[in-house]
Amino acid sequence: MEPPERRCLALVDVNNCYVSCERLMRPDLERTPMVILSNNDGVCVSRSAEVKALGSVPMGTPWHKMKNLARQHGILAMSSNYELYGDMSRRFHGLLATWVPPHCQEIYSIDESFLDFGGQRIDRTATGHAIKRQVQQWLGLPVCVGFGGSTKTLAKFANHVAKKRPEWQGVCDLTALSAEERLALLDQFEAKDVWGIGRRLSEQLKEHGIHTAGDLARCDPKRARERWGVVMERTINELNGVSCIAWEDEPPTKQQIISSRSFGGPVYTVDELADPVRMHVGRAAEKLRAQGSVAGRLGVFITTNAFRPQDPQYSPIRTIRLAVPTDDTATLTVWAVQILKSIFRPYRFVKAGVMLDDLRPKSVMQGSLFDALPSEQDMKREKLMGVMDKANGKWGRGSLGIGSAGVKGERDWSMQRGMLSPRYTTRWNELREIS
DNA sequence: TCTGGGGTCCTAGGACCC
DNA sequence: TCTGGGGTCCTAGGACCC
Repeated sequence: MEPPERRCLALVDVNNCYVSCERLMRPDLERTPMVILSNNDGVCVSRSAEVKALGSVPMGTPWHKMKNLARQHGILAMSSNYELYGDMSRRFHGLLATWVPPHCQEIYSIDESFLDFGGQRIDRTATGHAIKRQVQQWLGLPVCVGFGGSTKTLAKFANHVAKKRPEWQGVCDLTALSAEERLALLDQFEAKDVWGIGRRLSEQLKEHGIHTAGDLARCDPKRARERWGVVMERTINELNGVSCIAWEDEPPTKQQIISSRSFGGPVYTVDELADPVRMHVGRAAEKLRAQGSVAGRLGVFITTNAFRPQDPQYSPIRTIRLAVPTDDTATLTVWAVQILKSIFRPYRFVKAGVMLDDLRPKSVMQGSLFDALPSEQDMKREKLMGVMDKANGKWGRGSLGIGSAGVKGERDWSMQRGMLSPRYTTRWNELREIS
């Protein structure tokens, strides 16, 4: 085995991604305090700098709880427009790909990529600014760049510094610092600012006198493992430049596929629940086929509203093992409806979902001895699935489905998106007009 | 009245087998 | 009366991330 090449990892991400995407199409909103809401206009998932500056609207704030504040400060709320964000995301990651050799980009999320500049002789700070400038000029999106050196956790931290400290002007190169300087910088941030340290862990760390990211970096990883487990050990090592989190330039095939969504309004009957369950089976199976897998297990869940403690609560989930793993929407739909009927009781439901588990590559699927060869019916279904996936890709999700799964139109369970912007970049008839 | 959706990894405990 | 121990598989739940 050859020793791994030395890495120099950077993390590039879009500032206030969804808000920035909306402003692209509405430059007049550049200084308007605004938030983007989740599905069903439920909670706040992206905030503009003006809203963050208020300090009273944390990520995930329910929209109905901030309406007064919004009126008071003139905060504009918009429904999320994932077609727009997905399209801008593709352009963003595509542009970043041109900065590094093949296999040196890892797309980490809709608005973040790790780039590996190891082996390239570059002026990092200058390169960071050049990337920032180019993404701004070509796509109109503001980004920050953090160079962390050998580990992803340090790249994440560098990016965090670039975002939070204006004096770095959006680009932070930790590799230019000595070990002491780096620790001093880590000491200026809380442990919970470190990637992988959430609310619970940071509380526990505080009880042990570990307050800053620097405190955490100075912990003994072995002892931390005894107390908190292997994840904490890795985080501490990564903060000290010891790489423990693998590089994954190819998206790994998913081990689980979930499709679920809250309803626009409450649903009471099994017939009403069957519609969204069929739709979720369709969506999940489509994702399954897209990655060339079959599922060995299928689960269905329905939930009542946990935010109404005065209501009787009932949120069952049932999973079954499929005798023959499959990617066939019709087969999965039949089973899913069976499961739904078996768990249904009369309650006030607000959400339903479907889960595909125990995924494996279709190519190596082992049928039972006697159906090793696909039957004529199997072949017909394959063809039908292909036609369905193409149609849904072309005309939009839900154009074609099983039973009434895909019927568009307003139902109690359909999503609320009262403040949706047009699909400027992916629909000709919704293009932005310039007058 | 109104509180997102989709993932990952790890751990603990029970069932079962030899 | 004594009542093993290792391995595997499965499930549930906790914690984190965007």
